[in-house]
Amino acid sequence: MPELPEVEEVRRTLIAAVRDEIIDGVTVLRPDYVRHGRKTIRNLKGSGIIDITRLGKRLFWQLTPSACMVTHLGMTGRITLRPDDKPAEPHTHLVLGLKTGKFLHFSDARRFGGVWLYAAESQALQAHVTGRLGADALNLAVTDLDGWKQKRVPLKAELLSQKTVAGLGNIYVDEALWMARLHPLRRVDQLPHAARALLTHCIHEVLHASLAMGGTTLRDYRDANANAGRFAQSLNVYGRAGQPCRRCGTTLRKFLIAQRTTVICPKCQRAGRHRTEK
DNA sequence: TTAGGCCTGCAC
DNA sequence: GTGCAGGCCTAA
Repeated sequence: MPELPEVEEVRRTLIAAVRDEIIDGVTVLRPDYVRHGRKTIRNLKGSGIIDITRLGKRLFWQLTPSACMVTHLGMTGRITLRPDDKPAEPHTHLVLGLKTGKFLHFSDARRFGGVWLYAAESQALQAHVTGRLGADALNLAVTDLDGWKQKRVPLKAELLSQKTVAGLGNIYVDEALWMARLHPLRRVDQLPHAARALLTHCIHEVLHASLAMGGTTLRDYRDANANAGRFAQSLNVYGRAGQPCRRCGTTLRKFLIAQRTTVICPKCQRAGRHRTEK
C-alpha cells in the first residue's frame, strides 16, 4: 500500500527515467480511471514531461504546454516503465508512449487510485489540493500542527485525514505513534507542544528510515522499475499484533479506530488522561 | 462524526 | 463462499 515513502520512491525512479521525455501516444484502456480531464487526455500527445513533484501520496506531473497530471496510486496502483505498450499486468488502465520508445504503464487492480488532468495553474487544480492536503509529512514543521489546538479529534483519525499532514497511511501512522509513545486516541488539542515536536520528529524518522530501504512492500507495491521495498522487515507495530513490543516486550494489541486496524503497545502508548472519550 | 461504497485478491 | 484489507469520497 503506497504511502509517502513508496510514492517518493516511485517519483525518484520515474523522474530519473522520463524527465524531458515527449509523450508520443496515449492509450486509455479504462476511461473512468481518468477522474478529471477524460476528454482531453489524448491531447497530451506531443506534451513534454518537465518535472514530477509530490505532495503527500500524490504525484504532480508538470507537462508542456500548460498541463498538470495528478496521479494517486490508491492501494494497488503501479506506474512502471516498459519497453512496449502491451499491457504486461492485468488492470492496466492507461499507457503513455514516449518518443524514445519507452512506455509508462498505469495499472491498479482495485482502482482506488486515479489520474486527474488539469490545466496548469487552473482553479480546478488548486481545488484538488486546497482543503484536502496539508503539509507534506516529509517537510512537516511543528508549527504546521498549531491548528490542532482547536481540533477535538483523535490523533490517528487526524493523521489519516491528510488535512494537516499529508502522506501518512495506516502503516506509518501506527509506526510514528509507537515511536513517539503516543496513544492513537489522544485528542490532538490535548497534545502539549513537546508532544507535537516529538511526533513531528518521529514522523520524519520513520519516513526517512523507510525511504532508505526503498519503502514498504507488503504485497503489491513496486517502484517504477518494478522493484519491491525492503522496509517491511523493520516495522515495529504494523502487522505485529500479538507479538512482543521491540522496546518493552509487552504483547502488542490490535483494535479499530475510524474503521482502521490499529496496533499499539499498551504499555509504551498510554491512553493518558486526555484520551478521546468513546 | 460515522457508515457505506468503491474494488479485487487472498486467507480462512 | 465469506470476509477482510485499505485510501478516500459521499451521504446520512
